[in-house]
Amino acid sequence: MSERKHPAGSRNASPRILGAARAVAGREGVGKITIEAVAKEAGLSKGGVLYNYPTKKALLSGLLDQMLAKHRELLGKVPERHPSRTLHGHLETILHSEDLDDDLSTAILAVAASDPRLLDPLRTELTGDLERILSGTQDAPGAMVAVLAIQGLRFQKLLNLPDGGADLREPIIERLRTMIDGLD
Amino acid sequence: MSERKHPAGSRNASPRILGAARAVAGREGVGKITIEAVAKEAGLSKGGVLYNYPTKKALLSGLLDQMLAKHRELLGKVPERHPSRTLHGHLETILHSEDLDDDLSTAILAVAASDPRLLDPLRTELTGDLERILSGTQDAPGAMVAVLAIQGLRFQKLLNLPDGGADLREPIIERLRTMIDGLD
DNA sequence: AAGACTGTACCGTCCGGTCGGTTTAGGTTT
DNA sequence: AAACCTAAACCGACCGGACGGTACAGTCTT
Repeated sequence: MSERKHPAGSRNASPRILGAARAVAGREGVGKITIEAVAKEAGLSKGGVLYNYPTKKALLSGLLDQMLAKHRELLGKVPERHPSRTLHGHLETILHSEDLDDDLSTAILAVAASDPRLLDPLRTELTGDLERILSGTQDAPGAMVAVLAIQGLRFQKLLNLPDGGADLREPIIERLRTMIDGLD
Repeated sequence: MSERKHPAGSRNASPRILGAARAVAGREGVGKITIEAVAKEAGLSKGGVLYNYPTKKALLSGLLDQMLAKHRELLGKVPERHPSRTLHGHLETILHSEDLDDDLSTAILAVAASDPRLLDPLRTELTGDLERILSGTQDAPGAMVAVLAIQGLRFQKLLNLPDGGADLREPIIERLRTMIDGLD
């Protein structure tokens, strides 16, 4: 019901639209994600955006979907037999998005602000990840602390909260890595 | 520019207004924080709300202020000479709000969604806390990981993200406590 | 009387969503 | 290959409702 072929005049603007939404959110805040603003940013008309995403909620869900897809993609890149593979993936997801300025976590805020229910896909995804993480370790609390720290890292970045200085960034990540490695 | 005296005919509805705002946010999502909705929830008229908070931004800032005040109050309760006192305070702040269902951190989301700049007070507060925390420990990365985990805990609760099951809650907190105690 | 509201009416703006077009690109017919 | 058809993709004017804020006359409390 989604994968749509585009046999005729088609440039499939969806990705451009999502990118535009992220750009707007990053520049002016999540509250400024407006269909018109997104349209303008994407070089489209309002109708064009609404054609791809019939409602604003659909647009926001699309944003979240994109984020989750990216998340899964990065998870897939973690070496197969790595112990606590999922945990490592979570960490790398954030580090990776540190280089690119595509703040995908923006979607979380945007979605949560409009309708908390839209976060359900994120919740189920996370639930699955947690199960995988916890079933792969003896030290459940330790794993959870790592998960929480990673989550904290994400929101710290998202809200531009202080991070203790640039010279601490690397040591923190290094510490997290060793914490995770020491889990098994 | 805020602290207002109420020397005469005064019931000072401000706290009730803030509580109402949190209630609305908790029930319907941060996006539904409307002056009218808050007024209705507080058993006030729209004019009454605007009398206490002349603009919506003022209302949101008030929410954040309340949160920070509560935060400071709880920090003050931590035993004086406790090593890594601030860190413990942060943790207790969350645990304490676990009993009460007044999700003060809602303010963060609400504020962030409307105008990221309004988060500045939170940022400066956190910066101060971080300085205190880091200056009181030899193991800066370890302390930061603890801070991050606490932050993660806050957002997990705030967004109703999965937590690995109820039987893990206590062990996680216990682990965090020992982590913090083992720092200095 | 003055402060702390209530209640209602109202304004202007913003924004989500609708809707009737218009353009673009491929296929079909002749 | 020119003419024609079809449908996807998109445009943009418009509507209606929500919402922030104003104004202001009245009410209750201290």
